[in-house]
Amino acid sequence: MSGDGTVGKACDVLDQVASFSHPVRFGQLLETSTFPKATLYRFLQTLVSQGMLGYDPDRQTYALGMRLVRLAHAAWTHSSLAPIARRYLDQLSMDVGETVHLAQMDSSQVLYVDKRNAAEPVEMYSQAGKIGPAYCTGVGKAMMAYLPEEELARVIAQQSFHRFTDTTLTTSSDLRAELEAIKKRGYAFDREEHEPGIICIAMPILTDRGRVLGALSVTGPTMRRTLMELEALAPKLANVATQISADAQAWRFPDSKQHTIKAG
Amino acid sequence: MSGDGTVGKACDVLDQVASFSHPVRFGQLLETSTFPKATLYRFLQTLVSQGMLGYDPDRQTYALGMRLVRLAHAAWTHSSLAPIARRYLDQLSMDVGETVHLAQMDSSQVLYVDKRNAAEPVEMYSQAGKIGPAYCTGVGKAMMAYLPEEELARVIAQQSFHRFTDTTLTTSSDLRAELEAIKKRGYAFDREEHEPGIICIAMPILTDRGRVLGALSVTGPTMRRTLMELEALAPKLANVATQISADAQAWRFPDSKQHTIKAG
DNA sequence: AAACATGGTTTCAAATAATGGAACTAAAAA
DNA sequence: TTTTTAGTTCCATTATTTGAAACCATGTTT
Repeated sequence: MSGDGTVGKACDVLDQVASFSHPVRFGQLLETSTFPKATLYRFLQTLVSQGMLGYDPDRQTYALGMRLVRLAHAAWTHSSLAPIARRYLDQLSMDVGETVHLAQMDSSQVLYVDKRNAAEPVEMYSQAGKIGPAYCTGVGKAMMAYLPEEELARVIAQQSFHRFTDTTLTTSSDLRAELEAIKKRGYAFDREEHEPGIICIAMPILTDRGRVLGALSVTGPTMRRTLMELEALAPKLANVATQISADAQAWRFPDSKQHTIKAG
Repeated sequence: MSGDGTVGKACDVLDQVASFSHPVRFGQLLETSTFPKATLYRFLQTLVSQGMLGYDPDRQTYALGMRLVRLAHAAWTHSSLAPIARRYLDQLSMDVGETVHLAQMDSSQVLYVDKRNAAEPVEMYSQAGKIGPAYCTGVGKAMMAYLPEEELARVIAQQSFHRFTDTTLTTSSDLRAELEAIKKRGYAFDREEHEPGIICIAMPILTDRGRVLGALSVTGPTMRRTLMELEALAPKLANVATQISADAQAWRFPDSKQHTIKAG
């Protein structure tokens, strides 16, 4: 995969364990691993000892560790947009009565960091942390449209371009054209590109300098909503995005720059 | 701190970043770090490149990365007790009308993996992933009581024994005595040891072989509940704990192609 | 403008840790 | 029992990490 030295390899092992949807035995990992037996074994030992993995001695299985949950809690609390955006999402979902998503980029995928579901008041933790493809979701395209070229190239190269529906964009040139259109328009649509019957409008969340922070979207079923109806929400979404961005940029250093005492 | 090689050190850096409650600059990390400048710098580079940390180029700050959230989602979904225990917790919280916690051990601390709040129906993700001390919480003591001696010694050695209230246990011998009592009784109390006015009853969740999986608790304010009232819930809690344990042990290999002769 | 900080980044030989083939052990199957 | 499979340990070789010091870029003082 990536490969920055030992740490990168250890991260690969974590991903590999995560790729199974249940606790795994050493042998199963070995089968799919590029590492030789002893090396993989040592990584597992280390990661277990660090709490990044858990080990069930009864069943001799490895699983992702609770230390990750702890770290992720911190990550979510003070480095995702979720806590900042919270009240705005509440408001927005009340207003529009449809599902609202808040997403950020995670390498080349979309990571949903928060969500408001129309039906149930608030859903489970399991929602935050879910990932999705970038090239065929509203939030994904909204964010990609504003990435600097260098990064965009990297991201596009990582897309699978799997055809989910007959409107899915399946080539990088189609996607690039779409991103241009999005940049002109200021926001993105999902025209049933990921799931049939599901459309959405997505608004990027940008810093003053135009850097991508995340995106938010309103999703609806085609049965209940048209693309035009969703587009009518654009000004409202833009407004929310601006507010979130402003808060995010103000939020950072409540303790103004205190001068450090020099000790030499 | 810990120190299994390079990976351990990288994990330390993650913890260090997490220890700040906002994005941090290189200099601030360096001040509190044991690593020399260049070493710390390289770790940060690597971790950012891996998505375990995020870097804000505008403000030149580091924060925990979204990859952690993604991994934690997987961890929570298929290696914590939370998805298994979900419906039982729902039921239990309806029954008793007080706050219910589900916790597991994370190194020497208590990690709350799920929660039902009496007031609000379901709370946010931000609740799952919170940590607490082991020596002065009901769930912490319930789990410790059933740890094998070797591990228990390690865990006890890590406790701070900070006095939060005048009932807090502040020595390891007091704690050990309490753990003995818990083992006899089968469940634990928190007698306002962590917060004044807050009491709880906690039940360990054990495998058939007696290994600790986690613990669950019912918490109440002394204004509204007495310890006796909570103790009356013990049979109900024991029952829930047994069910969760059974599910957890059955759950594991739905797809086991290897036909095992003996269960476990 | 020049000199000086401050905060961040790069270099490179020495020190250290990771590597992985092979040998080993435990437990299950024949 | 013997054989097979799965997991664990060893250790000489190899590759990576280390960190003092030099460097650079930006902002601040004289």
